[in-house]
Amino acid sequence: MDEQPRLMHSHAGVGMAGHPGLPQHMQEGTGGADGDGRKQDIGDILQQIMTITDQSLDEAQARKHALNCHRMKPALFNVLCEIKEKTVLSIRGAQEEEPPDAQLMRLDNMLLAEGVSGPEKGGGSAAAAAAAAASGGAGADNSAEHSDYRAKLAQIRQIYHTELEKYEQACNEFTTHVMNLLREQSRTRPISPKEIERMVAIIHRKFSSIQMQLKQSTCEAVMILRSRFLDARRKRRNFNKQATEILNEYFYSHLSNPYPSEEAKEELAKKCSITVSQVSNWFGNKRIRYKKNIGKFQEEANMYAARTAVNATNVSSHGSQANSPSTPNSAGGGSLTHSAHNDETLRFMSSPFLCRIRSLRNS
DNA sequence: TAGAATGATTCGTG
DNA sequence: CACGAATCATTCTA
Repeated sequence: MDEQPRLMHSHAGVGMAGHPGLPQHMQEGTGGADGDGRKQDIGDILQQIMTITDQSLDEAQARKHALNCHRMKPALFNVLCEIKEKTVLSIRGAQEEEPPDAQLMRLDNMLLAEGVSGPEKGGGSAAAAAAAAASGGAGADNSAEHSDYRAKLAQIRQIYHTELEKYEQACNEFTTHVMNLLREQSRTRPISPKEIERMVAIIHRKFSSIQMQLKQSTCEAVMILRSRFLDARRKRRNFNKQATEILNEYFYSHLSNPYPSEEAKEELAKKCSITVSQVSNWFGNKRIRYKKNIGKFQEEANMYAARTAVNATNVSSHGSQANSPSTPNSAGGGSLTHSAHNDETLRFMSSPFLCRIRSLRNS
C-alpha cells in the first residue's frame, strides 16, 4: 500500500494554503479564464464521491485512491471542515461551556481540610485534634483511638491517590488514543485540529465527572469515618477514681445546696480533667439519684463528711485555705469540724434541696 | 451473664 | 437556659 505517504503529502498541502480553509487555487477559482474548468473539477469529485457506494469494492478502492490523490482534495477537506465548524461544533461548543464547578471546589476544599488531598505530612492530625478537643475527654487513653483514626484516614488517602493516579493515567491514555485516531482519520475525513482539540476537551470533561465521583465518595468515606470516630468517643466511659472522689467530695460537702456555680463547675472540670457539661451531667445525675435513694448513699455521705472534716482540721491547724472549689451558691463551704458537721447536717435537713425531696415524698 | 452502676441524652417546665 | 425526671447505652461486678 503506497496510499499513506501520498495521502500525507496531499494533506500537508492543506496547511500551505494562503487562507485557512480556502487554498489559493480555490480562492482564485471564482473568476478568471479557467474558472469554469475548476467548477467542473469539483462537480466531478462530488459526483464520484456520491456514486462510490454503488461500485464494487475493487472499483471503489481504486476510485478512493484516485480521489485521495486528486489535486482538489485538500481544498475540499478545508471547505468541509469549515462547514462543519460553523454548524455542529459551534452548537456543541456553545452548549458545553460550563462555569467553574462550585461543587468540585467544595469537595477539593474538604479533602484538603481533612488532609486527604493535601501534603502527606500531618494529614488529618488537625481533624483528629479537633475531634479530640470536641470530645473534651480524659486525654491519655484516647491516643489509641487517635492512631486508629489516623490509620483509617491514611488508608482512605492512599486509596484516593491510587484511584486518582489510575484516573489520570486512563485519561491520558484515552486522550492520546483518541487524538491518534482522529489524526489518522483526518486523512480520510474532514477533521480540523480545532475539532481534535475540542474532542480532547470533551474527554477531559467526561473524566472530570468521574474524578468528581471519586472525590465525592472519598468525602463520604471521611465523613463516615469521622462520625464513627466521634460516636466512639461519645461512648460512655466511667470517670477515673480521682475525678469521682473530687466530685463526690464537693457534692457531700455542699449537700445543703449541691448546685455548683459556673466558676465552681469550671474548677471541678479542670481538676477532674473533664468538661464543664460533664460536671453538670454528673451533678444532675447525682442529685436525682441521691434524692431517689438517700439511704443507699448514707454511708457514702458519712464517709465524705468525715473526710472533709479531717481535711478541714488539717487545714485549720496549718492556717491555710481550703482546697475545695469556691462556691457562691454554697451554704456550707468546705471547712467542717465534727460539730460543724452537725450544723451542716441540720442545715442540710432544712435545705431547699431536701425540702424539695420531702415535699416530693409527701405528695 | 444478669443486674447494678453510671455517664449521656432527651424532654418538659419554670 | 438550668434543672428534674425518665430513659438509653455502656461499663462494672458479683
